[in-house]
Amino acid sequence: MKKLKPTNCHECEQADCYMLNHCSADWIDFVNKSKSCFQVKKGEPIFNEGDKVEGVYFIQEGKAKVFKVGVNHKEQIFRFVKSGDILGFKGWEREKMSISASALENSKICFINRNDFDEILKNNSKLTYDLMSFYANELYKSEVKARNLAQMSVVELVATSLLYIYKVYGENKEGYLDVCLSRQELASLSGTTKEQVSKYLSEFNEEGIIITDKRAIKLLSTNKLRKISEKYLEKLK
Amino acid sequence: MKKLKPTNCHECEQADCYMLNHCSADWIDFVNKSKSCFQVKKGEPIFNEGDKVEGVYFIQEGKAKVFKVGVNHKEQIFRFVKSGDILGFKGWEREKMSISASALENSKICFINRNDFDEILKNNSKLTYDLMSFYANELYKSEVKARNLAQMSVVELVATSLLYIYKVYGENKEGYLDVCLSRQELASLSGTTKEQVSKYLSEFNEEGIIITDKRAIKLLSTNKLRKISEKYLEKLK
DNA sequence: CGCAGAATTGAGAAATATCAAAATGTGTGG
DNA sequence: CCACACATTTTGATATTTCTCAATTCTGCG
Repeated sequence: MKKLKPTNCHECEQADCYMLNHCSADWIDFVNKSKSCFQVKKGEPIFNEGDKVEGVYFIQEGKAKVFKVGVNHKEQIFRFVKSGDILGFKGWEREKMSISASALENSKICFINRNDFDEILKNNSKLTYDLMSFYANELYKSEVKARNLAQMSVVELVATSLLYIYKVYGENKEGYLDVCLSRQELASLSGTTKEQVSKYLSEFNEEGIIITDKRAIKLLSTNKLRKISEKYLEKLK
Repeated sequence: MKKLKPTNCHECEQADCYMLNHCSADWIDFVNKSKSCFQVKKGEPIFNEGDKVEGVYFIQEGKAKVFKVGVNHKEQIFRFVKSGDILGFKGWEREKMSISASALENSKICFINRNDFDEILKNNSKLTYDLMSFYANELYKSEVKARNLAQMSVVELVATSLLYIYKVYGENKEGYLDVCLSRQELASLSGTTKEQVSKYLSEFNEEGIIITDKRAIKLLSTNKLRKISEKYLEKLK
């Protein structure tokens, strides 16, 4: 994680930036003075579970995974983030970071320290309100995820993961999912093992639902995937 | 769900009430005029997944479970709530309730409609800030739960559930967990089946870790339970 | 007392994880 | 640009865990 000369927020072309979109203009000045910027190489950590809570992070440019470590160092991926997203903030109740994040590709990270961010929150009720809505919504997603992990079969989970990746990162010009993930990372997202992921990807491949080319994956039929992923909903009668 | 004559907030003896503890005094007047109160009998729903989002609920007195419905109508319990707790609010982004709640014992419920609650939020930045922290924290808990469901074995999950119930509801004068739950409800909390719960409770019973007496459960050794529940953490090396 | 739903228990079935071997892919230094 | 070493992926066989089913016993309630 190499320190960079901070970009000027007012000139930043990151249209989706959470702060730019939720702060009044005069407070962007404050952000601009306060923030620091970092360069993170693919695979490198942005922060780790257990680190002291220092502040809040934003993806200026790039992609990252947010995860927790569990049994046998097996990770559980909760969320993929992309340019403009906020990460690493869960209120100030806990002293230590409850999750880890690391870069999925070379990325630029903005950072605002704890005191400054709290100052911004206390003076931007709209931001606080929006963040409240954001977390309420993240909680909703997390609950859906928890139920899925508890009740879905492994095929359903793998199909759900592919659709999730598509939703977050979309596809590149060749039509492949626009992110490079190992089988292990797909497994960590799905809550299963890399071998199971490999088997079901092969199966989907044979059935013409996806095409795999090394780590690249092209979804040929999101409809069929959705059917697999929601198969369990039909069982509701 | 029978409508009741609303209690006067200023005279309410519910010391843990979320609103009383997070609103300025003059806005409690507003709450007092706005809210309605209901009586819910044990087992009855408070609201259901899919219902139109009408407002926010609080437990004035009693206990309830918050859950989602999944495969084969099997429920997944996320959270137990008690007197003073807020429930049923996840921001206004979705039109419909994303979860269900029903009473675990006869309870009194307070309700504030959507518009009024939003009015309160917009005028009580402290409440909004605290709610933001609350949801950030609930998200943290939900992530721990999701990881547990994905990675823990069934014994570990059952032990974890018992500790969770103890943490929320504590014990009655006889030392039993102060709530009455079916094996199915324990299973829905643990993400497994009623038969598995039954088997592991018998096992814990034989090992002297708990005593079961019909639906009543007394924890004899929270330490041993914690060891079982955190066994997987040791595997971290 | 008797009935209906809940809980217990054991046995068998199904799903998933683990292990291992072969194949494939990746990066590095010559 | 190639060759070698190392890591990842694939695939099949096996082991383990968990679920399902069914028979039996309990429990609560009219």
